[in-house]
Amino acid sequence: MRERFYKIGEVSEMLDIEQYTLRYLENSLKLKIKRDERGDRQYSESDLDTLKLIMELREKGLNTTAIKMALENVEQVEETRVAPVNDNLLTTNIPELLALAQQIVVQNEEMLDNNKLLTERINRLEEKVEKRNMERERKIDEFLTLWKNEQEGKNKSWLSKLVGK
Amino acid sequence: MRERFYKIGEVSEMLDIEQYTLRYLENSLKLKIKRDERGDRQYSESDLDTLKLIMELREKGLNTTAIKMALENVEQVEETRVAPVNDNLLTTNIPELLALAQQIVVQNEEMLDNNKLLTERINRLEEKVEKRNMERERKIDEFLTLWKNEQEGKNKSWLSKLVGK
DNA sequence: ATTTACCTAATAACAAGTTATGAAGTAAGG
DNA sequence: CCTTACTTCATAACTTGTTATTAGGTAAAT
Repeated sequence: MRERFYKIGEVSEMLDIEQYTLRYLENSLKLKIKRDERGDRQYSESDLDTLKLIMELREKGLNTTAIKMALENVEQVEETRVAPVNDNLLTTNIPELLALAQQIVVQNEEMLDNNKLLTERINRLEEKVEKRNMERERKIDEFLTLWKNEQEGKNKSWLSKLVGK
Repeated sequence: MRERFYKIGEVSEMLDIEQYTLRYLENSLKLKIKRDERGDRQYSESDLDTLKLIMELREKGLNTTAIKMALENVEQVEETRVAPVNDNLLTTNIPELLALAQQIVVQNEEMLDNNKLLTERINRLEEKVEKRNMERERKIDEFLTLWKNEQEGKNKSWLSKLVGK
């Protein structure tokens, strides 16, 4: 399964960050974003996570240089993930944990957003179903009532008049 | 042996920091500097160390908020006496790690609750739809029965005309 | 052939953090 | 009494980081 990449326009849409801001962050934070044959930026999922993290740290009021430091930590964590993990608790790096925790927070926020979306969808769905069922039932009931009346002999019900003859 | 304190003029001289800058740092970084009976600032040795550290971090380009974080770190580390103070001031942040962990727990609980609610709602929704369908089927059956009767007898009912032959 | 979406680079415009200055007040000491 | 060294508070002046705009250019799709 090939990794998916996003163009800067998509990223801008998804993360609600202006395109020039994305370019600015790339320069100021020295992010290395892939380019395709034509030179267009290709953002990977990992890049998206990084950007989310960056925005969070920004909201916290962290400086560009501070964010740079934090990112270095995250990179280290991901590098060491490849290597066999035989370190016990004593040798475990706190920065590693911190970076991981930050990632988890980002992921969780994403999940929370997802949850919210699901809730909205269910709301709409419930409303829809309710409305539709009511309507259908109403129509059938109406029809049946009229039909029954008709059956009982009333030839001149308003419906038959209305329908014509 | 009583601790020695320095007045702002002395500190300014020793560390080559303007007095107004010292006051500014106290405010922006929320340092708690002792005051004497008259309200004059009294800088302790520890305060001097802190100030030196602050200037270093500043030179590195760290933000006020980043420095604030770093300072909290130092405090915590000195309190817990767990680890020697290394140069990873920004990231060796046990309190922050704990705070993050708590945040994660809260988020996860929220998500779990939400998930449970969503599941219940979906269950109810499905049940409802099922029930409605049953009901509708019943009514249609009823209708069909009547329709059959109609077909077998009265050829000129308004319904048959309406439906079209 | 025109629109769309991307690129770079320069620069304007704005916001915020910081440095610096000044006014007005208090207490200690020569 | 006058100077010195503090205090607070307000504000001016400057610096910097960031946002936003513009111009000029390429490639692909309509």
